[in-house]
Order: sequence, then structure tokens, then C-alpha cells
Amino acid sequence: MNEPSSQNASQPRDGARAADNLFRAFEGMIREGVLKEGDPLPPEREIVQTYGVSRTVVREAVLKLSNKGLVDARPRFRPVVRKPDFDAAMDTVENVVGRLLQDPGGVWNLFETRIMIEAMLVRQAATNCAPEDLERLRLALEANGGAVEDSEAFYATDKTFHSILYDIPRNPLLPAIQRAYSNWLEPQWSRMPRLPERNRRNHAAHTEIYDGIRSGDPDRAEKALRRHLAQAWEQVEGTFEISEVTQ
Amino acid sequence: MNEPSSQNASQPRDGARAADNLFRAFEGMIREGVLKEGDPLPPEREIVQTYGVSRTVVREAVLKLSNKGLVDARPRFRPVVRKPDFDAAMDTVENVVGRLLQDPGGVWNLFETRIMIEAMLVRQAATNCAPEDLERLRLALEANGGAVEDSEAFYATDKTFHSILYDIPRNPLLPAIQRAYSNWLEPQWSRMPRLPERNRRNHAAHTEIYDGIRSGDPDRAEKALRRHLAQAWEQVEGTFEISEVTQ
DNA sequence: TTACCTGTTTTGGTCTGACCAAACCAGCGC
DNA sequence: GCGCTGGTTTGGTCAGACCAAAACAGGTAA
Repeated sequence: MNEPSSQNASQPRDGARAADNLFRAFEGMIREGVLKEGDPLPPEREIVQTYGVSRTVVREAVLKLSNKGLVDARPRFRPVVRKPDFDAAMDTVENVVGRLLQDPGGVWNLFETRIMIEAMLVRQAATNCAPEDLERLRLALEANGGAVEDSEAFYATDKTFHSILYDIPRNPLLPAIQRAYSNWLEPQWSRMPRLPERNRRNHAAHTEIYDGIRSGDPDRAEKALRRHLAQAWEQVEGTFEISEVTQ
Repeated sequence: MNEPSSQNASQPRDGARAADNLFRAFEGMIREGVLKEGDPLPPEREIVQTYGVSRTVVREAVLKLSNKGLVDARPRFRPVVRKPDFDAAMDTVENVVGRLLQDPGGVWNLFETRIMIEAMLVRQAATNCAPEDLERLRLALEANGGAVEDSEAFYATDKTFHSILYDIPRNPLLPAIQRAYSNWLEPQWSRMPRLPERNRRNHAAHTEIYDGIRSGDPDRAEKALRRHLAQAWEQVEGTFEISEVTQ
């Protein structure tokens, strides 16, 4: 995507915009820990003196830091350094994704990738899953079963059950992805009516998935997972098709 | 104009910055098609007049549009409206991800998710794959095989082969994800020496994958894919372990 | 005519200095 | 010690200016 025109720039080339150089400077300080997480940035006027640039430039650089998720800049407060993790990355995409999701087809596209990922996750879990992970799943399943009558609690335990799936591979990206899915899809889900009988059905589905994993049968686990999510999709689809009309 | 009582107060930290209002205004115009894709934004001074704000505010708003991926703003050129797709979303994450990748473990984490996704993709392809997709794969494989002696061409055809896997489910998110992986992982890959014998081995791996898909055997296809990518990882790992020492 | 060069105008990038209002802080009275 | 109060900091915004690069228009050469 980047044109080969410019040679690699690890240092502030003076051809670039001043704000970019400043941005890189702070980016480096944050990365190297000179500015630790939670630290506020210096006052704008101080940065002006330190770097010999105008406040305009400082503000642009800070804004860029903010937009990239490196600092947390609330309107009239000092920007605070925020360690960039994958969650921060997801935050910065939120806007774009939100726009894409306005198209119902967009929601389905996103949901389909979730199905694919979770399908893979349960397969892997079925293939090799540490006993303690299996135990966690069992406990979550139990809690889930105990909450069928309380839709609020059921929703929470439901989420927990699924999130454990993302934990099992011990890859920090996966939980972040899961949180992103939650954030993006939640608005759709929350409009869906919660009913005890649905809860019961979902809990049964969770049990099937768990059984598939426990018995070490990836095909069975995947099939159960797909059935479960397809069913969930139907429920949601029905819900927001009607509410779509209102807009 | 200066009403702090805007309805959009979902967060306690809502501040009514002029730049934000302008940003939202343009955001709306882009979404509603008043500003079409490819259109340049009006000159800053014109916006100043139209909206009765200062150039500072205009620049901040434009910068924000740029950072959010809504417009494409090269220095010294007019910002151009860009339709937000998932590629744009991935672009915005680029910075954060880049930082994560500086940790070698981060590269592995990302690569592992790629393995998982492609594993799922080949499984699905094996299960149900349109004849024309199979044909595309075959052609790509053929081209790949014909390029073993030319590492540059081999690399290109290699990428093509994999990207077809992302096309098959006809979910526009997947190609975007694939491009993101390419962009993020490419820097590591490009440092790797390319050798005809490696190409030959990789082509053989591709053939195995293709055969698995064609024969409708998801387990076989997945196994071949995993073997292929694990092998690729070993090659890359060896490469950047040495170059890591230099830092 | 077409293609290239050149001077002018436009426009983005940066700077300066100023003002306002909200946040911050220190001192006061209770 | 606690809450109030007024001065000080600091972020948000503005206006006007200058420079250099881009866009444009006009003229010249092929």
C-alpha cells in the first residue's frame, strides 16, 4: 500500500510534516516506556518549548496520538498515555465497523466469521484441551444451566462460556477478538427478547458443545457449535428485521 | 452551535468540541453520499467560510476524518473521500498492530490466528466448494508450480493461491482480513531468503492442500495446510532470530 | 496542433499571539 | 478537617500572516 517512493524512515525526515515527527517522537517514548501507562502528556505549551514547534503542530500530533489509540484524550483534560494492546486497536476500528454494520448484510458477514472462528476453537479444544480448561468449561456450563430462569444472568453466563473457548489456545489475540465481537454484535443481541425456553435451548446447545469437546470429537463439537450459532442467528435476524422497518 | 446539551451523551466524557461537530457533519455527508467516493473535500478556507469556524478547527476535523479512514489525506494534497470498507478499518489498526509485532511473540500470536483461520477455510472448502472455485485453485496451483525457479513470481503466485482460499466463502470480510495479514506479516517474510528448493517444497504443500480440498476430505486438507504453515513459520523464525540479534 | 516550460494563483503546512472557559490549586473561613 | 472562593494553569478556539508546494494558465518551441 505504501509507495516505494520514500526510503524507510525510522528517523524524523524533514520532508515530512512537523506533526508527524512529533507524533513519532511521542510514539517512541511511549513504546520505550519513557512515558508510562497512565502518565499524562506534558502541557501543550511545554511541548512547544521542548521541541521548538508551534502549538498547532503539538495539537495535531496529540490528536493523532489520540486517534491512533495511544493516548486517551478527553476534551478539556490532559491526554493520558494508554498502552496499546489489541483491544485499543479494536477501539480505533470501532467507527468504521459501526458504519459497516448498518447494513444488515454486514452484520451477517461479521457473524459468519465469528462462527468460523468459534468452530475452529471448539475443534482445537476437542483435539487438545488441558484438564483445567475442561473443568472451567464445565463450571461455566453449570452456572449457565443454573441461570435459565434469570435471563440477565443467563446472558452473562452464556458470554462467559463462549469466552472460555477463546481463552483455551492461550493466544492473547483471541480474547481481544472475542471482546471485539461482543462489542460490535451486542447492540443487535440486546434488542432480542430473552425467554426462559430459549435459554433452556441454548443451554442444551452449550451442553452438546461441551460434550463434544470432552469426548475429544472435533466433528461433533463443531457441528453442535454451528447448530447453536445458526439458531442464535435466526433468533436475532427475526428480531432486527422488524426493528429495521422502524428506522 | 454551542449547545452542550446535544442528545449524544452516551458517555460521561462527552465534550462538544467544534472539531467534533464538523467531523460529524462531514461524516454524515460522506455516509449519505453528498460527498461521493473520490470527491475531494472543499479547500480549508472555503469550509471556514461555510461553517463559520476557524481553520484550526477545520484542520482538526479533517485530520480526524483522515485518521478514521474516511478520507485519504496525503500531505499537501486535497483530502479525498474514501468509502470505508474493512480494508480501511484494517488500515487504522495498522499502527497498533505494528507495535504488537515488535515482540516476536506477537508475530507468532498473529500467525497462529492466521493458521487457525486458513485451517477453517480449507476445511470449509473441502466440504463445499463450487467447481469454479476448485478450478481457480487449480489454475493458481499450476501457475505456482510453473514459478518455482523464479522466486519473485513464486512469491506472488503463492499469495494468490492462499488468497483464493479467502475468496471461496464469498464473505467480503475474509479477503480484507487476508490483505491485513499480508500487510502485517509481509515485513517478516520479505527478509526471508527465497530459494528454489523451498519453492518446490511449498508448491508440493500447496498441491497436498489442493488435493485434500478436491477430494472433499477436510481433515486431510487441514492437516496439509497446518503442515505447510508450520513449515513456513520455521523458515521465517530462523530468519528473524538472527536479525533480531543485531538490535 | 501538441507538448513542454514558466510565472501566477491557490492552497495546505506552520507560526504567532491572543482570548475564553473549564480545570486545577491554594488559601480562606467555618 | 471540610467546603467555598478566587487566582492560575491549561486546553479549545480564533484571526491573521508567511512559506512552499500544487494547481493552473499562458506562452513558446517542436
